[in-house]
Amino acid sequence: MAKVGVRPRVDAETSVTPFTFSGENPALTQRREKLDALHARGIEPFGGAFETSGSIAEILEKFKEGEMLRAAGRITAKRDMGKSHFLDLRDITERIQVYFHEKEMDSNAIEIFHLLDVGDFIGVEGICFLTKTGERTLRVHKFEVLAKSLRPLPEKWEGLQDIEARYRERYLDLLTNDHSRAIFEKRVAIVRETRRFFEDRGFLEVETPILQTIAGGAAAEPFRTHHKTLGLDLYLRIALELYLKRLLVGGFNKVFEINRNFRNEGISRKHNPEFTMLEAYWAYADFEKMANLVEELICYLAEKICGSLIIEHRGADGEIVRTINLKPPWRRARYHDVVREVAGKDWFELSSEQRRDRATNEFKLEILPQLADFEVTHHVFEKLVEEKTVDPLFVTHCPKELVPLAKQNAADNSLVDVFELIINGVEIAPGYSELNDPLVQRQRLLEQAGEEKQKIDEEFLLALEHGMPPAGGIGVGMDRLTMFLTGAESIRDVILFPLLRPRKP
RNA sequence: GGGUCGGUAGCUCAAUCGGUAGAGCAGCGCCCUUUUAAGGCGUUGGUUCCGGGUUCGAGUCCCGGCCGACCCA
Repeated sequence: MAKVGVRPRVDAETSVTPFTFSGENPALTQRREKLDALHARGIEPFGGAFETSGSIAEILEKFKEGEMLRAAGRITAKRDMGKSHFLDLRDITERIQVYFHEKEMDSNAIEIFHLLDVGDFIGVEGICFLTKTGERTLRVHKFEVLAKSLRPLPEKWEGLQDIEARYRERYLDLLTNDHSRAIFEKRVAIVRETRRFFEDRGFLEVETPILQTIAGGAAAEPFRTHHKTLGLDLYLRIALELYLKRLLVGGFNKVFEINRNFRNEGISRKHNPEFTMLEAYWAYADFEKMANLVEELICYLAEKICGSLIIEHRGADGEIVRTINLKPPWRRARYHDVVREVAGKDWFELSSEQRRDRATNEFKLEILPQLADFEVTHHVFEKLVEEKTVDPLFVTHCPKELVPLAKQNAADNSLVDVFELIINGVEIAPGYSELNDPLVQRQRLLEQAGEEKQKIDEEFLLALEHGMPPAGGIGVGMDRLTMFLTGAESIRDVILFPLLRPRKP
């Protein structure tokens, strides 16, 4: 019988222990010693290219008893039984068992095999066979060390539990927690399918500047930065809007962008300083058409990603904690009507004092004295409507004070033609009939800027003055969308590397 | 920014009233020729987040700080 061989690397270096690691302990030292032992045997522990028969999932598909196949992956488990050794090899797609038998190995290969640890990457060539229990397994006759792992992986059964470590060392979370990996695979699919959805409808995907001299398009605190050569203070964008609208002026009638926005504001379960936004603009449409579009989009995504329009969120124990029903048509209701439903039919007839009194005493809300009347109402809306809404709800015709940049309603000037889509207690997507009157736009921006006239984006107004078609627009927070489609309770669970303070000063 | 809770071995977690810091996994050694969280026997491993204080004695109590989670603003 042919002996199991190990291919030494011609470029193997014979380096040894050039420095020590932080947090040195015996487990680390032993791995360093194994690394040196590999070097001493002429094996380069950090190898190069390795030809495989495909991903591990593909190998399992190709699996046929007696066939020779090549696989590469990370060792995630080792089961020794006398001179027989079973290893699990894993990649993102699947897990496959590989089998080493010392009787079939030469002494050099046996020595090198014993220098392998859980966590190392290896490449193997082997013959397909089925074990007693029928598991598809490769009987290895040749293997290569592709990368030595110098630190042990988290415990195999519980995985990485420490929340902070899961964010900081996300790679370990992804390696050990199937649930976390599944969330990010879904996130990838959500973004991909969103692109497909818009492309199928003739929208062009574009990329607009992140570095901006004026951060407009939303009311939010921007991050500041600086360009050296130009000697220019810059901001990271807080919204995509003002550049996408320039493209409407430029004749792109259906346009969208999916990319990062940055807001220098609080961090919470629902907020990360950088987050992914989808904005789409559609010439000659209005907010009603955009509502239809976003309803279609989210139903399409739910079918694709979750396979259903009924989304079930489960707790840690597997119990269903809430069910979101996405079956269209979704409810659409005017802002004033939903407020009346929760705050009383007479709410808008009350005096300012009566409203504050009701909000404080009946609804047990904290109302700061400096709030304007519309802000008191909006606080009631947030607490009693938004936070309690589970199934999708389009709230339409908001007061113009809330959304100063949208188009006014033709029949009632105090309202604007917008919707706010609420799902699972969170704002998921606002939609607008976009303001395309450059004079009204200038007036609104002036009011918004107040003393800070330098914050007015003249270049944007210049574009509008050349004529922008009437258009509908939407913005969708992709992180929040991912949250409710995956049941994640925190935005940090759907962002691979959420912002954290550095661990060491 | 405020409140509450948490930080113990590489990982997952214990440690009673303030009284010798412990287990499982991983690692290391031995046994085992088809295992499935393999098994058996043995064994290494600690700045108890950091800095002060109280005490004969602090993982535990007190004060300050760091990092995180949740809630509130």
